[in-house]
Amino acid sequence: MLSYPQPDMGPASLSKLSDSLREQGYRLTLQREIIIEAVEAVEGHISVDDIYQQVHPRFPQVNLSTIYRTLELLEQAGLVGHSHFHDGVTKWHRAGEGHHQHLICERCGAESELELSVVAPLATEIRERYGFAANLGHFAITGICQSCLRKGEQPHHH
Amino acid sequence: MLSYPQPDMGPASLSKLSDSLREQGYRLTLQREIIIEAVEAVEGHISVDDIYQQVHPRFPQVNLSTIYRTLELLEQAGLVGHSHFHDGVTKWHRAGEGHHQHLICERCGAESELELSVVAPLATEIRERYGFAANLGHFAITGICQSCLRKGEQPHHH
DNA sequence: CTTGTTATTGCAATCGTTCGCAACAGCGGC
DNA sequence: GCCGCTGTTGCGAACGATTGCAATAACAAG
Repeated sequence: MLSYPQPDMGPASLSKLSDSLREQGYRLTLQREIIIEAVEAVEGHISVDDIYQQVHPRFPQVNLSTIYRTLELLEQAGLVGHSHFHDGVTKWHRAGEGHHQHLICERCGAESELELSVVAPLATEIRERYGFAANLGHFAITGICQSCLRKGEQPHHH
Repeated sequence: MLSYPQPDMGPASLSKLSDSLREQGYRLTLQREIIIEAVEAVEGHISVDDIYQQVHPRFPQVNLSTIYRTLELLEQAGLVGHSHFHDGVTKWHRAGEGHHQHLICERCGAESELELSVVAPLATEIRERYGFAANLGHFAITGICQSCLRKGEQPHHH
């Protein structure tokens, strides 16, 4: 493959994500390590383009589609997840940390996260009143977000 | 504009959605009426392409981008909403209608209703903490119902 | 009805993402 | 080390969705 000098990162420094990939029988390529490193370096969310911007200076030849494919692979392996944000940008984040809950705006499509602790009391209540074990990890709450509420006070025209 | 004969639909038959649009100060064009008609004709969800397929035979010149823009307009006007399905397709539906909450069992498919009063505190909490006006009427809560819980004390985890 | 203003449309370019395919490289076997 | 199988990559074309812009039509006013 491309033989650029790798910014020093011996096998010893291989991350958990890399290890998981190998254990699942995938090949560990240079591109994948680079992309994984970028994902791991970030708190919260990161877009494909963010990764590309970060990787490109050091690895001019790493292709965009490889980033897309690697992220998809990591998601299938359960190592990362993604969300769609209001401006249409897709952002990725490390998995783990359990299922987070999303608030999705019906108007602008903005997607934000919701602490599970906010939702947990509802699960308890439903369990007590109906004997129903709710799986709250997998539904989205829709509604109207703060900024659209403000904008929506007076109808907008162009 | 294009002067195709309109498939007979006088002002008297103008829909609620059309009325709402006009009341909000938007112009009522033939294209918008056609698109609105298509949305109203459908129970449940419809994709942009569904609309295009349905409209195109009668209105060869109605442009795809007009459909996109009209749906976006209708959503901002609060008349329709959209969801992203797991296959990536975006689908649209009429907004409004009743606030009903359902509990759906993942095992047996049983569907029961949930008092809104159980859910209301969550809406308040979300409003206070995130400034987000949750529309809890349109999400289903999945999980495992009482009888399946009893039957299946041992069965599957994940 | 005619006119003027301006929102709306059609078109083509564009954006972010996916896909098909030939070239290539990781990894296990020699 | 070298070889070969096959998973992976880079490239470019294609896809759904969006946007800029000039032409056009809706609506109000005369």
